Order: sequence, then structure tokens, then C-alpha cells
Amino acid sequence: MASEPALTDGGRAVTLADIARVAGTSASTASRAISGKGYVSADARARLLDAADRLGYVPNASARTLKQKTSRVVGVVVSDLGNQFYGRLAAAIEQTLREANYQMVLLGDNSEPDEELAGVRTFLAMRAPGVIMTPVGDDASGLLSRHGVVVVEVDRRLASVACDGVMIDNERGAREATAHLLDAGHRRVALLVAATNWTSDAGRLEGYRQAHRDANVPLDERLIVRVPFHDRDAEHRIGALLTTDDAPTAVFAANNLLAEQAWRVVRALGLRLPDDVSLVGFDDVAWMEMVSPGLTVVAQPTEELGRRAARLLLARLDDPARLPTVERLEPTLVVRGSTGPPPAPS
Amino acid sequence: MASEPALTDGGRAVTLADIARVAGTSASTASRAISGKGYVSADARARLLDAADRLGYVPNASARTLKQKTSRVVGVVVSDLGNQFYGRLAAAIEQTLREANYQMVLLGDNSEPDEELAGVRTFLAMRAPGVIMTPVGDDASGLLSRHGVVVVEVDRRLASVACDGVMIDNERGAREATAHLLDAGHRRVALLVAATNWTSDAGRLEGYRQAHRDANVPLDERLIVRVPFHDRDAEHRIGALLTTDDAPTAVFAANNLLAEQAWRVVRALGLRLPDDVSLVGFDDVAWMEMVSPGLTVVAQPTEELGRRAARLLLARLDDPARLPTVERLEPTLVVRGSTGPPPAPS
DNA sequence: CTGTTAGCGCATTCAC
DNA sequence: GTGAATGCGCTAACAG
Repeated sequence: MASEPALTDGGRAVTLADIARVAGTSASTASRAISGKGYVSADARARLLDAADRLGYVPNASARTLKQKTSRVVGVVVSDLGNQFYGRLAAAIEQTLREANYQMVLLGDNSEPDEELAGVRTFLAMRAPGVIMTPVGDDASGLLSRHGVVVVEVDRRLASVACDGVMIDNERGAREATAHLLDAGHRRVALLVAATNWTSDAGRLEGYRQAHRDANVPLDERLIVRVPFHDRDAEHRIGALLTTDDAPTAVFAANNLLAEQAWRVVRALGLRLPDDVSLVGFDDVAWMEMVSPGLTVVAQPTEELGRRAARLLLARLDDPARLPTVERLEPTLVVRGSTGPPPAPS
Repeated sequence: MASEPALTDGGRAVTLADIARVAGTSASTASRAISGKGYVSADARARLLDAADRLGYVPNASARTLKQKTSRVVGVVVSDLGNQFYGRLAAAIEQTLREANYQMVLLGDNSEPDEELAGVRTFLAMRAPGVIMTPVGDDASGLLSRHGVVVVEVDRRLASVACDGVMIDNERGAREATAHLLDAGHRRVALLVAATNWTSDAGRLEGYRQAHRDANVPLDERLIVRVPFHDRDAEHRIGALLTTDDAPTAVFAANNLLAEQAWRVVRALGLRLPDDVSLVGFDDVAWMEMVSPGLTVVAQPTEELGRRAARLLLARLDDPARLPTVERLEPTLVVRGSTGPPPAPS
């Protein structure tokens, strides 16, 4: 009567050898029955599975990984767990990975290259066969591929080595957003962009410039504001921008955080959207549609980005010789109430 | 010239034996030098660390875990990675864990007991010494503790076994929110609550009832709407609630998702907040302050919840004999523009 | 179909 | 201080 719960605590964990003994077979047969690889008689299998169940057997992932020199874990590193964009991205990745029987291990790096590197080391230590990341520094991907770990970059490219990636056409998104403002008659359009060396931000900047060239509108470089991460002062700088004598009549905030900050500053200054100033955001986060007026945004297919990244990783795991692929998804300009013609000159 | 990069690919991973050979010591000494436990001469240590560095050594976590029968990984399971509440919770947990040199492994379970159980099995397989979870089903914690894994529940209690936990005083939060509405003169206050067996929802329901008793206001049970997860029909039901003849004059939405849905329905119906109907939410997510009028909410100290949970786990890992502790944090009613007196009867 | 053997990489005895 | 020996739990030959 005392052998059912197997281990209450203190007791050793149940191993294959244990269930083999109970079922009267060898450990190898138990292994074959449990893992489902190799021949096992129906009879033995039944006894083994039953024993495993009764004893509460849980395979030891470490032993398995040690033996096979690879695990079923895919590492995922995102910049900010608290940002919905990354949360949704991670959720979509996990979903796709799970369907292929891989396990996602998620880490946040707070946009710090050091933390990213530390996370990546953990994945190396875990012998993860692949890693999906929204890259922050350019050392991580090199380190990974030097160790034979497959890397997929999402949202932006940064790797010095050739690797797969999925991102959106940032240039086009920014171009359309800027053109939308220029078309409405704005001649002083500010750009709020993160101070990074990411391709995403470079693309958005380029799209902004391109739109100006296309529309033949001269561009005042002072309207380009590069905001560093974790900048406690970001809102002050945005405020300063909006209150100068030759303030812009429209602002394009090139990510969801900057859009939120800009929006708050606009509100704090008592400016009306779009009468006093127009505002366009990037990344369609829920609040953007809920505020009034709604925010005109460049919407990204976030979940699709995640699914594609996962599929790319699975494909490469399946065939390491595949040519590196960079997929580019299309963003969509969603026009809402925060944009309109510039105010009449006073 | 070809020995520097150590392994480009194909090459075996570097092991302790490799760096021992290079440094001219035994593997044991290498182990001591790398792990920093045990006597190693300064000289040998230097050679070993240098070799490890040059060869790009990465410790094999599986081998280590297999040997030590425990890992530095703490599992975290949350209900919905796409929900900011859980994202911020996870970020806070990770931060605290990292400071104690533990590694967070994060999983989402989509509020599905099956997925939760699967995730927990993964953690068992990884020999994680502890797991922090926002519980969905009540099997998981039992399974974990039966295997000697420390469990901390956050946000709600569900475990059939005694375990540590951190949550807020849901009853009080709901009571204050409801009292706020009753005080304003509302006599028909609806409750939107998730159809779960979670203590958080039970507490919120109880607080809602309590406020009615305290105010001596009879409660119409038909005003209590229990909404199942993933209910595609939730907004229809809320709409139906708001358009009956004896519709409520105020709605208390007991979580951030329901608050968002209620808010959308109110907008879609063209109702004005708070003139036509008052609305109170739970969990202070960013949009609630950004919409106009701002949403009156019961705010929870989300990050603090995460930090406490992690600390509780660390404390128990440190001293397994500790008495189980359930910490209760206080929510705060934040009054904004979405609540006011009921409309004058027509 | 099944059991025996061996070894993955590491940390821990225990001698020296 | 250091090295040789051992075993963690599992799976992949291999021989029966």
C-alpha cells in the first residue's frame, strides 16, 4: 500500500531503470518504449507505460540532452517582455514551435547587449539547437553560429554572419507614413526614432528621407530626433521639439514606445490632434485604436512575424544546408483621426 | 594558424577535458578552476581560465545538472504572454531571479490547464528546483510538489497543497470599486467576471457582493455576468447586458481584458462615459489612462507582485523548512473620468 | 524483438 | 594542491 505515490519527496527521482525493473525488462527496452523509437513488443510496451505512469516517471531532459548532444529547446531573446509587441511576438513563436514539438525558452534582455550575450550563453549551455532573437548587439549571432547554433533574427537584422531573418519593409512603412503627412500639406514633419544601429530604425529613417525626396520637400535635419533607450529625458526632448518657434506640424514616431511618449507630451501640452499637430505611430498596439482620436499608424503583422521566424528556424533545423532566407513582410498604413492637414499659419 | 577559433562548426564542442589538456592539468582540476569550488593553484587556475577563454568553452548545463541533480533554472508559467499584466509580471520575476543567479524559463499556457500541465512537465524534466506560476488548473502544483519542486503561486491561489503565494487583496479591491459606484448613486451595478475557479475572481465577486451588503443595496443576480475564456461571444453578451430594458447604470469589469471588451462595447453602442454608463476596470494597463475619459480602475502593484514571488521562491529554496507564506498586497482604487453619478431616469 | 555494453561531460569522492 | 576513478540517466550500437 505504500508503493503507489512513488516519491513524496526526499525519494530519488524515478528513472528508466526503475520502471524497467517493475515491468521486468531491461532499461534499453524501457527507453524504446518510452521514447517510441525502436522495436518493442506490444505486451512489453504496455507493461512499461503502465509502470511509468504508476511510478510518475518524468524523463530526465539533462541525461537525454547529454547523450544526444542536442535538446528540443529553442531559445528566444526579445528586447522587452513588458512591451506588447514583443509579448505577442513571443506568443506566436511559442505556438508554432510547440506544434513542431519544440520547447520555447524565453528571455528578455532589456535592450542591453550584455544581457543579450548572457542569455545567449545560457542557450549555448543548454545545447539549444537554435535561437530566435530580436537582436540588440552584433556579437550574439556570431557567437551562436560559431558554435553551430542556428540563428533567426526577427524584426531587424544585425548579424555580421549570414543568417535567416524575418522583418517588415520598414522603409516602405516609414515612406508611406511620411508621404501621408506630406500629402496632407505638412512641410515640417519631425521624426522620432530610436538611437540604435538597428536596420529597423535605419530603414524607417531612410523611408522618411525618401518620402521627402519623392515629394520634393526639403528636409530640416533638426527635425530628426534620435532618442536613446531608457532615456528618462525623452519626453522633455519631445516637448522641446513641439514648443520651439518653428515647431513641426506633424510628428512621425517610429516605434510604439516613442508614439506613446509623443502622445503623452501632446496631451500634456494641451495640443489637439490633429488640429494643432498630426501624429503617426508605428506598431499597432491596442491603445492606438482606443484613444480619441485614434492614432494613424504603420501596422505590422506581429503574430505573422513570429510564426514566420519559427518556421524559418524549423526549416533550417531540418535542412542546415538551405540558403539563408530573409523574408520581408509588408506593413500597412492605417489612417485614423490623429492626422489631418496642418494648422493654418497664424 | 588554424587552432584559434576552436570550432567553426562540425567540430565537437569544447569540454573540460579539452581545456585541461591544453593547460596541462587533469579534468578535475579544470572543473575546480572553472566552477570556482575547491583548491586550485593560482598558476593552474590562470592557465585553465586562459585556455577556456581561447577555446571558447561553454559549460554543458546538462552534464552539470545530471551530476548535481538540480539546475539553476526557475520555471515561470503565465496565462497569456500577450497580456501586458503577465508580461510585466514576468519581467519583474526575471530581474529578481537573475540577481540571485538563477535563470528564468518562461512559458505561456493560454489559460489552458493542459498546456499548463505540459509546461510543468517540461520543468520537471529540466529538474528545475522551483516554479512560479499564475495557476490555471489545480493539478500542476500538486504534481510539482509531489516531485519535490518548490511552487510559488502569483496573482491567485489554486493549489490543493500548501504553498507560498503572493496576491492582492481582490476582495478589498472589488469592494472599493463597487462601493465607489454605489456611493455615486448607482443602484444597478453589473459585474463582469471571468468564469474561473480562481481565488482572484472569487474574491472579486465576493467584494462586489460585500459592497452591496455594506451599502444595503439589493443585488440583482442577473447583473453578474461570468465570461468564459476565449469566449468569442463575450462582446455580444456585454452588449446584450447593456441594452436590456433594465440595463445597469454602471459596470465593474473584473480584469483588464473584460475592461477592454466592455469599453469597446460601450463605444460601439455610442454610449458616453460616464453620462450614460459608468465603467470601472481592474489592473491598471497603460491604455486605461490614455483613453478619454480615463478609466477608473483598481490598480495592482504588478511589478511588486513579481518581485515578491521571486523572493519567496528564493527564500524557500534557501530554507525548505520555512513555513508557507502567503503575502497579500494592497490594490489601489484610481478614480478617473469613466465613473460618475447615474443618468437621471428618463 | 530484447539485453548487454558503453559513453555523453561533469563534479565529486578519495588517495596521493 | 592535484589526479584517477566513479556514476548521474539515458540512448545508440551491437549481438543475440
